[in-house]
Amino acid sequence: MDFDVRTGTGLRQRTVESIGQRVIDGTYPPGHRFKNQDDLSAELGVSRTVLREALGLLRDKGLIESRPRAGTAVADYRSWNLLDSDVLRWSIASRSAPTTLRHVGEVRRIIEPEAARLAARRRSDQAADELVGLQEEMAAAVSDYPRYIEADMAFHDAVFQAAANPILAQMAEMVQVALEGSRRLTVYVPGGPATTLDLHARVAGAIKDQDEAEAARVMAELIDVSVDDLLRMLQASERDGQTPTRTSSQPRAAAQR
Amino acid sequence: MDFDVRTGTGLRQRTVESIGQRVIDGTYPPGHRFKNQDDLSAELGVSRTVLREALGLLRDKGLIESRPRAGTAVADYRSWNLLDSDVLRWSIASRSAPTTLRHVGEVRRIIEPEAARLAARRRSDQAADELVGLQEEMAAAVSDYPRYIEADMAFHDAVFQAAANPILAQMAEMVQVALEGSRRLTVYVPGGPATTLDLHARVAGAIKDQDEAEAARVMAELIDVSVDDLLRMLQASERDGQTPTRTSSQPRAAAQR
DNA sequence: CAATCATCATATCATACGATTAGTATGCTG
DNA sequence: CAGCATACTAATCGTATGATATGATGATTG
Repeated sequence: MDFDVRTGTGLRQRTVESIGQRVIDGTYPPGHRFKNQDDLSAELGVSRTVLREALGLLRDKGLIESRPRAGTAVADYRSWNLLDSDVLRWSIASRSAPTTLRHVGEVRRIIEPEAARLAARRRSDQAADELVGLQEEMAAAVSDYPRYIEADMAFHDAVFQAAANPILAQMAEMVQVALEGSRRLTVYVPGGPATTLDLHARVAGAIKDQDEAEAARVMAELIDVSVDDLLRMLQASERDGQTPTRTSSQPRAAAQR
Repeated sequence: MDFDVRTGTGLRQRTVESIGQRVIDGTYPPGHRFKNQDDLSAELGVSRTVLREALGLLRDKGLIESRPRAGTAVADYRSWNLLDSDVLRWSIASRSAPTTLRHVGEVRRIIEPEAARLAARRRSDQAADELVGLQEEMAAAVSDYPRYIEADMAFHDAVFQAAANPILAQMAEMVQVALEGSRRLTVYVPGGPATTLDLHARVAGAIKDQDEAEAARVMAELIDVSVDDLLRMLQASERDGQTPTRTSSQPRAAAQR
């Protein structure tokens, strides 16, 4: 009578998605007590086995807590593991996307310039070439939004990888999720990304030249511009009241081509 | 004939620990194929249900992959989710602890000064007082290593919380795990921590005074000193060849008591 | 008021069946 | 005969279900 997750691939994963989304978007607010596993699995149309494995994952992500007799309840917001890719993705897909993306932007502003600095210090020749190539790919794909974003994601990922710190590198995933989520939330503005193309090129160049200070400085500027742009686009989307589709849109003030 | 996890609290969690540890420490190297779930559950002495729930968690942490017919295998190192608290803890408990702690130190050096800067900008009066109080607790506990570390952990956590960015705040957990792990790996040197006590006090003061630049500057120095100290202690432990116990030890060059 | 116990929900177990795919066998083709 | 595409099979994970064990909560009772 509520919803049904029997579609797509991977019953457990879909159950995790189904419940996780609803926790994040507030359908099940912190403190909410789920019905017992027998009833809940029946409602979801999955077996207890699947439900239990899903709940186990959600608990590991800090979204829920469960104890015998007490049942399963949505955990306090502070225990949510916002670094988890799924949790972050759900958060960016929820109503709180602007806030979440602002927080991610703040973290990116802290991390990525220093990642670029380390990359400039430690990059292999191969990594330097890859960065230059990815920037060129971005330039080539400037009129193909999904492909552009994909190259953008790959570029930032490559910077993290070049920094040669595996823990730092894991944070690339957070950036990936944020960029992918941003793409889904915003409409494409032809020529819009052009402003950051040059900055990307300068980051790649600084890393190739092993100019640590320059790499950090330009990456900081790049993040500033990107996050500002994103938040502006989100505001615009909210004004229009439209949930943006992936279609193109009216070009505004054409930037510098 | 191998091992048995039937002791302690929470069979699934213990199964996760048992397998996760062994993956991280290389007992099961990347590419290793586990036997099928029937045999593996029998070997572990748990039901297949429990084993499957444990494997599900480990897969979510990026440690393993499993597909029908192909079985379950240890995933490539690059897909390990090093930001996961469990994975990080296992890594610090493994032979690669020095490397891991060096990487964590590098990330802390990037993040914590900026967290302190944000904390200075946004701290509530209550948070400022808490920080000062925690520093005093550290000073009072300087001769009680576990209590000292606990206060240290609480101090750094409070800085993250005061920074008022929930995603950044999640990274406090990484610091907690690193500090707790460090405590287990090092022997206590009376008076050793004294050098950083003053730095902690100055960080708390700068945040209280809302002096952003000073907070960031001193926190950077604090991390530098702490990480250097830690790595030196680890080297010393390795030289001694002893797995350090939590007992006290021979005081070396008594610091500035 | 404290100790005890009934109850309920999760935790664990055992078993059966279904879905998927790696690996092998087979047959076709150049 | 070698090479490659294809079909098949069986091993393994995936899912489902009923039963039992364990632990926590709150009511009951002396």
